[in-house]
Amino acid sequence: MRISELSRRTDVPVATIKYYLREGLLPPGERTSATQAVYSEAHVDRLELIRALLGPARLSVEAAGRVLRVIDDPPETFLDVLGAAQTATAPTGASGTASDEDPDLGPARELVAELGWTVDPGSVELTQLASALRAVEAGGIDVVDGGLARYGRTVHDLAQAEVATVPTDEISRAVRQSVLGTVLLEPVLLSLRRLAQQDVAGRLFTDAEHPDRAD
Amino acid sequence: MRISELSRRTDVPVATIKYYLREGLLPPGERTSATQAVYSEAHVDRLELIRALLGPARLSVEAAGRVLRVIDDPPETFLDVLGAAQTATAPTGASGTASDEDPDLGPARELVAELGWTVDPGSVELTQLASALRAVEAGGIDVVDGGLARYGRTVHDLAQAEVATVPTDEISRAVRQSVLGTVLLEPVLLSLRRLAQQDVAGRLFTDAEHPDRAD
DNA sequence: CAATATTGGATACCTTCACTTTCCAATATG
DNA sequence: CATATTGGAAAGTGAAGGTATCCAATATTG
Repeated sequence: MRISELSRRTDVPVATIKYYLREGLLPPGERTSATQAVYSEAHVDRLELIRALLGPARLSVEAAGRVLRVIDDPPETFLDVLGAAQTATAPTGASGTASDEDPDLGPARELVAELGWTVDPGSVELTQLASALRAVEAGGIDVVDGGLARYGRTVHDLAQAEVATVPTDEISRAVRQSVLGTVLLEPVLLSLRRLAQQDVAGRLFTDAEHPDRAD
Repeated sequence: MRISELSRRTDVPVATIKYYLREGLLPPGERTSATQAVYSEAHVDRLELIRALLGPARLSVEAAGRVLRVIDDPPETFLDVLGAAQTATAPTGASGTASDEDPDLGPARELVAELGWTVDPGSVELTQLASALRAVEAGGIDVVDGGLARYGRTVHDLAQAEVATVPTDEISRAVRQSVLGTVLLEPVLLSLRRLAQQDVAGRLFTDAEHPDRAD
């Protein structure tokens, strides 16, 4: 198919497709002449993936590019798979909006230690956790006794369920599952959490206090 | 204190403070003359909260405004607390980046039904879940048998732990905990998840396949 | 085969967001 | 009194993510 059909099929404007081509997110079509190229089903899939990354997963174009590059060109060993997945999907630089330079890693390290986890002590994620904890503190929120550790243990269950889905036979599939799982399940997780909150809160108020209302 | 000291205390540029004042995120200081106002400790706290919302929690200025307004002006009943929290913190409109109009709510509804949750059938969260699920599909990721339901059940535990921290005595505190918990714990959750993945993956490869490396 | 439509590619432009800068006149402060 | 600071308004900035415009080289159609 040609670009206009690719556009129709995916509902992405031609100009935008050209933009993604320029940015290297979408591989070029197969040239048939100086002014023509044909695109395949693979391009349709790729484009849908790109939109998934830029939309729900909220990645920047740059981060999406990193993700796609890792998938296209997987690391050598299984040991590197998760690392590659995480560095590829780590939030762009230190920016975004108002954030700060170097949060105190102490609380984050302590929490991880309390949970007994083995993590890369220099990973971005630890810094993220640190500034997230600082934000919680700034909000003056209760996280009740041992709450964060409990939180952590539950999250560990999630991680286990996820890592279990990573195929161990072929590295390219492992990378794909790992990388895309890392980013694409984030919005699933967040929306499920909110829906679960609705359920929990609903039970609380309909069961106990107001047995008259359900909505 | 005056604006310059507020700026020094919080590490936020004066111009930015003025901007937040203009946007209504930060309440004005107490005027002492036509060209002077004094700011209190409350302003320091508020400013830190604002930065927490704009930074780690990744809210837009507009969304942060909504959040702060709910806190300042809480709903009447406990029944409305979570709803207020969720609508205040729902991602801005349908925008952000490339997203689509109306995903098929079917799969999302089915999942929620399978989990036996009672949720608002018209809530934004359901739409979010739907498009998140579509994104997962676009990525062609495995979510293995009953995986999503298991995922959901685990997330429900989290939600329970969170909702349990909401005080039931005073509504203003309930709202604050609820609203801020919703947004400020998101980055905690996401970074913990990634750290947990590191731990799980690490155990997998050091215990089973390569008992020689620990890194 | 001539007339019209499409394409790849380059370049310029646009919009939103979150700030920053610049000005100014009215005070504070030394 | 001289200098510094402030609140407030308004314009400017830089990054991000696209869009729009052109153009010459084909394709397609009648």
